[in-house]
Amino acid sequence: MFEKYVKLLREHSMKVTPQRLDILKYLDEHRVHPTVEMIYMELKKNNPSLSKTTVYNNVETLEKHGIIQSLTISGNELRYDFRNDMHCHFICKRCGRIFDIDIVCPNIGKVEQSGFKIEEVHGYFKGICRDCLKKEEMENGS
Amino acid sequence: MFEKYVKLLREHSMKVTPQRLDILKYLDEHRVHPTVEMIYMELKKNNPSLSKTTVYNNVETLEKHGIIQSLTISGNELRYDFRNDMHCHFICKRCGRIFDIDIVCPNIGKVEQSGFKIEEVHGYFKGICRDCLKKEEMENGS
DNA sequence: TTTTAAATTGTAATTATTACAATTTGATAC
DNA sequence: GTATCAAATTGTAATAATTACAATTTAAAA
Ligand SMILES: [Mn+2]
Ligand SMILES: [Mn+2]
Ligand SMILES: [Zn+2]
Ligand SMILES: [Zn+2]
Repeated sequence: MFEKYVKLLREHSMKVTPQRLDILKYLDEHRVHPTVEMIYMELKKNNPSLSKTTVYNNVETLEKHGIIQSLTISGNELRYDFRNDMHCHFICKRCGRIFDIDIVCPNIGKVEQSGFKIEEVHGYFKGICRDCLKKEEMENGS
Repeated sequence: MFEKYVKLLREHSMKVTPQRLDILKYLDEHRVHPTVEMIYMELKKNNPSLSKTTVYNNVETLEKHGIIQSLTISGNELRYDFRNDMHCHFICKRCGRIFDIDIVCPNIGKVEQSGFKIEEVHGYFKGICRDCLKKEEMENGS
């Protein structure tokens, strides 16, 4: 069940703790880019003694080791992503859902040529998602 | 002095208030993508009765009217940009400065074809800026 | 000049995040 | 297996950004 995550932590010479495994498994199985609050609330159900500080500590450490990444797309809270490869995101202003967009930025080279050392690239699109557009059509009857 | 901003507000049929003019002028003349705190602290010097809530209200309203835009690049606070055209940003992890990057995303069409209605595009690069790289070189002597 | 909706102000509440000290625990060495 | 210890976990308190709200003031239209 957890072998995959044990392996992942060992590869980064991180201590294997039940809390860490829970968090990793949760992020892996819930690719909606959850907040700390969401992770905490969900995992608390099966481990009532879990501390929110532990969730904060762990997502921070996991990100520092490059295992997961954080998104600043929403502005008022960080979202976490089990995927650590470069990809873009779309956030729907109606329903708030965040979608993966699998495109790569073709401009990285250009930016680096102007003297910046790039360590992270984030592409955020904001607008209305398919479902919400359809829902709108239904209501308007256009 | 303020005619430019008066015109801007009138064009959007927004009331012209001294606070609004101050905020617009400040953002126009300080293209470092300031926070609400920065705007507030600076403008308070010449108008001690200014309320931080007024700054929050106004940047929100100005953004709603498309006059300015907000950036979620830093994760823990919104930054404001007098420029409202589409461009990208680079944030330096050392000095925290935010630079404009004048490139346009060539993938917007592709994303829209997959059914999303795009209203905003944000490209955020994170890393080390020229100055901080140079400073590092000096210290290391590499 | 009068009127009124919108803007401003100040304070309180909320939310996300960080600080920190006490306790527990995973991993290593014996 | 047991001792050891740095690292992780926990709970509480503090901080920081943002929002809510009610009272007051004001820009702009009549
Ligand atoms: Mn993603
Ligand atoms: Mn900018
Ligand atoms: Zn939606
Ligand atoms: Zn720098």
